[in-house]
Amino acid sequence: MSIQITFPDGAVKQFDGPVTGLTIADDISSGLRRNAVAIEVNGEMWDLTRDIDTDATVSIITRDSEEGLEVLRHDAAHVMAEAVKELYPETQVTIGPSIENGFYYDFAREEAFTPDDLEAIEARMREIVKRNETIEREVWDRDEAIAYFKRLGEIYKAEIIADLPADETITVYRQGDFLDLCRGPHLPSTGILRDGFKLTKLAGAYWRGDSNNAQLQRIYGTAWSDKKALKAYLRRMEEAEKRDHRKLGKAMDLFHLQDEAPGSVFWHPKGWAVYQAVQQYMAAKQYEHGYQEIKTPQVVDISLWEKSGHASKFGDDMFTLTNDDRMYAIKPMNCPCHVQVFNQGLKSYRDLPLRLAEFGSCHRNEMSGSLHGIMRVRSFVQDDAHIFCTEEQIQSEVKSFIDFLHEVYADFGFDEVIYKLSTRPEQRVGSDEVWDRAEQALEQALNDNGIEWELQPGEGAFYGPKIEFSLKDCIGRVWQCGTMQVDFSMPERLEAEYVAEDGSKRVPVMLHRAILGSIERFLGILIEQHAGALPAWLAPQQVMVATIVTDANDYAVEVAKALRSAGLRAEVDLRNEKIGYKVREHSLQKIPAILCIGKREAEEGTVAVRRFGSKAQTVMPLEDFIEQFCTEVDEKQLFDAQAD
RNA sequence: GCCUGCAUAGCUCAGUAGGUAGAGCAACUGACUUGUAAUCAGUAGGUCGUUGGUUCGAUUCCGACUGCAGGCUCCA
Repeated sequence: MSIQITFPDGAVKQFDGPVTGLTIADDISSGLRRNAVAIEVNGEMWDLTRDIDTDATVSIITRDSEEGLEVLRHDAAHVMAEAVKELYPETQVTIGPSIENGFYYDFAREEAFTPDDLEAIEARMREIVKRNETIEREVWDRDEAIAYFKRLGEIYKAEIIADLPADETITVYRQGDFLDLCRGPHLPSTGILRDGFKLTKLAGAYWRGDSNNAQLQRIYGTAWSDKKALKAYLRRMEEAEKRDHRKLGKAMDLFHLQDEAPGSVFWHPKGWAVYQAVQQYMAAKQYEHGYQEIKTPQVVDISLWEKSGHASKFGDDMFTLTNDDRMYAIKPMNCPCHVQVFNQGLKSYRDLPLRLAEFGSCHRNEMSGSLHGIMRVRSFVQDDAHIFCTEEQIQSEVKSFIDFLHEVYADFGFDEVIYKLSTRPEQRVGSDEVWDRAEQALEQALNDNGIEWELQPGEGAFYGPKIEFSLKDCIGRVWQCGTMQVDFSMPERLEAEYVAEDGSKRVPVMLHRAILGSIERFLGILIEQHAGALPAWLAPQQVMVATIVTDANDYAVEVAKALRSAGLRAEVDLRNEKIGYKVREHSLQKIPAILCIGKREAEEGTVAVRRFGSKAQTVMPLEDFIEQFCTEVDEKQLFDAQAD
């Protein structure tokens, strides 16, 4: 029997009888065989050692490709599980997938793993790699598999098998004495994993991600095609840590957090300057896009939250206070208050869409474990707005919102945005036809903007579908910033209505939307994105005037005054220090422009300009500098060179 | 909230195998009048997160609490 193998480039080759990926790779080149980790057979990932016994289109997966790395990482997880079982036989294994940059495995064990254990496990992993154990795929009978794992005391594994769809083939991979349920594919042997892996951290994780279940111990690791790639990754992480907003926030004296106010930010003068710059920018942008800014109360009677449904839904997450036998809540969100503003006076269809915006200060009693710097806090300000409109207006409103959002993100220097569309959950309000229309409107708006987006079926809110807009931080964590949610429920609950063309009263649709999300979080991301070196229009201090000799003090003060009159955030440094010292300090503070003032400048009415990220100095008349720098600020220019 | 770890001077960190602690930078004082990433000398600065316990004695060992870090869960 002859087998016909088709390659990605269309080439075809005949083999006599069944053939394995290993043979095919070897047949092409020994280099390919060395780097092969799996084979794609008719679009399915297969082990290299599995016989291909029908004609097939194949593609060899190499260790440095995205798919190849996934195989390596998955194998690393298995090798780790084997190492753990050898060292701590009483441990139960559960699941261990490959993830971005690495892998993890969840273990059930009475005793907690220690950081020392991690080292021991890693050492044992290297041994297993050295042993180069053959990895074999076996197809098992379901009941037999369940019985086998139960016998071993691996109740979690047995549970997983029992829950697999009935038509799924149960495959088990064997390496040495270790057996694990797995769909595969895997490497032909453990030696192929080589040494590009490292265990990184220990964490708790709930069985099946549900906090009602038992808590397991998760060990995270990272794995790469070789040691060099691993080192490069570790170095990247180190670099990323340097731009952590918490570190930079302290080093640049932007803000602080302290025990007495967990999850609430103390903004320092410089941090507040950036905060203000961002907020004022947004205010102007919103006005330009047809929004009207409002301000609503911080403390509102609990009855409104009961009516809106937040009291039951948010519950413990709300801060409440009681005064004169009356119970209030500090607002966790702004929407019900915005409806109150809408409800004042009679609204006509002619008033729609009505866009109400607020820099709403919200408080949520988040679980202590979820707080993170200024990115995840208990007290934050949303660039919140609610658009009251008709169903027909949803699509155009969403489309123009996306355009608005892109303008804003681009001004801040973000070009990579992650889009997710969340559709109807099982529990919901509103008819299917209304959901159909709303989901289509969102989808259409995304497509109209030529956006690649991800669908999250069933992830929508009970009151309507939504789009989430996320940005990545410096170590690749994704933070949701923007949001666009359709709401069919709240306007009705809170009795919002307008008079339609035919004189009847109708309930408007409400769109909840934010671009920055929370100003606190956005600033955190912004600081990391720019490694603290904020572009001129956002920098807390835009210009520093530094004197070289005390004789230049009067002129320096004059220069600073002129800069401030031009609307710039300028400070003057008259300290009795050498200019080298001043330049160093202000460069570390990442101030966009340092103006050095000596005797010459004072006499000539010039300034010696030193821009951040450059060692060059340019002497120019003060007026020229002001004009040039103001243009840069007005145009919101971003730095060309990304400074470290 | 749960799991693991951490908490020492304003900052970054060292240290004490249980006998109340040290460096660099910053601060303060003085000298120096300086030309583009650290001028020199001196001074001062700490209930070693809070709180119980063990001990003759705890910053160090054990427990609780608070906060922080990384995860889980949740989410702007």
